[in-house]
Amino acid sequence: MTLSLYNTLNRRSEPFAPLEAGKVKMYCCGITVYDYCHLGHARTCLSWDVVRRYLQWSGYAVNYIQNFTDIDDKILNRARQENSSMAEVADKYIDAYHEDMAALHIQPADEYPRATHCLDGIQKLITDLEQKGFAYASQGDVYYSVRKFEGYGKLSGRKLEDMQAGASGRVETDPEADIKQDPCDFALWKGAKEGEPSWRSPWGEGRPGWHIECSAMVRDRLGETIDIHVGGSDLIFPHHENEIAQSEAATGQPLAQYWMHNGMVKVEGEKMSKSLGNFITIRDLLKTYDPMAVRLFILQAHYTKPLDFTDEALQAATKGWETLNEALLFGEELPTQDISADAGILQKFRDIVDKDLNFSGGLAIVFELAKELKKEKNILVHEGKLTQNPQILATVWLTLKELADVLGFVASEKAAVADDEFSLTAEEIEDILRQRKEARANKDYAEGDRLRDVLVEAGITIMDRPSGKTEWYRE
RNA sequence: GGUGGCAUGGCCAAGCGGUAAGGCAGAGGUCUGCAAAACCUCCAUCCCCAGUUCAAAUCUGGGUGCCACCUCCA
Repeated sequence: MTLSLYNTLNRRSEPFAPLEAGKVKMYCCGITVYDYCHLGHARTCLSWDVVRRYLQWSGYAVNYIQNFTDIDDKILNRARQENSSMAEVADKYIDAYHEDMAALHIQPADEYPRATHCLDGIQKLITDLEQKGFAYASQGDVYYSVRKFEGYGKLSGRKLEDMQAGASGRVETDPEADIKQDPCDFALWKGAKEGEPSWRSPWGEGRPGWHIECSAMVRDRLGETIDIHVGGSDLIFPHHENEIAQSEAATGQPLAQYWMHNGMVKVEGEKMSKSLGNFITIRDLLKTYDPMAVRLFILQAHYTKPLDFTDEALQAATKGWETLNEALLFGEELPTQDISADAGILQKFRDIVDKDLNFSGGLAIVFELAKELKKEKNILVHEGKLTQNPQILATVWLTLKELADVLGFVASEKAAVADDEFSLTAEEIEDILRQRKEARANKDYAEGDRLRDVLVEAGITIMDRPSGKTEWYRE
């Protein structure tokens, strides 16, 4: 079995073979930094994080580049609102981005190029396109002439004619309509407007268009052709289509061998959008849910399919994560010297996941391992013994640990909660439990149950062990 | 109008020609004075219709219903 990947370019799954043996050049279209990251970004970043980990686990050295778009109208608008500058707004949300990604345990990219730091490469690319006849200047702007590029539409499967026919009204109301030769042409460079940041260029003061930065960055950091180009499926058209047009017209080489796109996120059945008011940021989400539960939730569905964030689903994922977490923690008590993971099971996992990154299928194996460990742990806690040889369990654990690492799961101890956050202190609880024990010894169950209810109301759960000991914990 | 995708148990979701993974929830049982926790067991023939095949959730044709994209988008 070899890895196969669904390639948007050809609309089918294809065996993966990198350009250079053992190495993968990967580029992910990042974010425009004008606000906090939301669920959609979480899904995109998390999906490709795991793909990257899986490629690494499969023996590839992955060079992973992700950009920040830090020149954009939305950033300028935000700067006006906040009485700030474009650079300040960008810096603020880039910092926030790194915080959010760290919280989700996403590996940092090898590099995060920013549009404002790539002006030379951008201008060079535009110049190349101009010289080759794919670009034209018009009233201070520079546009890409889509009809000059033969393969235009090959990624998104569109024809220029089809797009014009009944397209949305935006084409007609396009303010640039009369300065473009064709309504489908897009800006490579925009002439400066009063009061906006701008850069010097052969076409006068101005700033780059949206699509050109990615073409320039890929060329600068990774070369003319890369292995895998990823991003949200909403970027297929026009963003990635335009990237292809720009890069391939300039270099004459394919921009990427494999184009991969993750599905969109919905919230309670509706598309997430600011106008619907169901726009949820990562930081808000993580106030309620464990980042690992979010990771599990996202990995439970295939990366290409739409994913609906509902409280019910997140709660289910939280429970599932608790099982995984317990199993991962339990293993740390097992003897692992001279023991290694079960190669057969690892291979089984690989066989499943190799088919277009079927992580949800692979999770079935992870859970089989986790449940076995969790069960043993509980038997140990409740009965004080193991039913299996610790060495066998250590093998199970090492296997689980390896797969959990591939998927980016990190176990965490339940956070200790300070006494003063609760109405009852540990001492008071122990005291009530002593009274309850006495009442039960006297067969005064009504009083025993009353005391238990007192604790339950204070958020304390108690467990009477067969040994006669009573354990408790706070909800 | 154009292009693409999806439809599997109460919910989420794998499977892509060989007789339905996994998670969550639920039911019964063991244990317990009762609980809690834990452990054991159980729980679907895959939107509809018609084909192809020894064999179809998986292929073909036709329906129905959702969804996304068509220059703001991860």
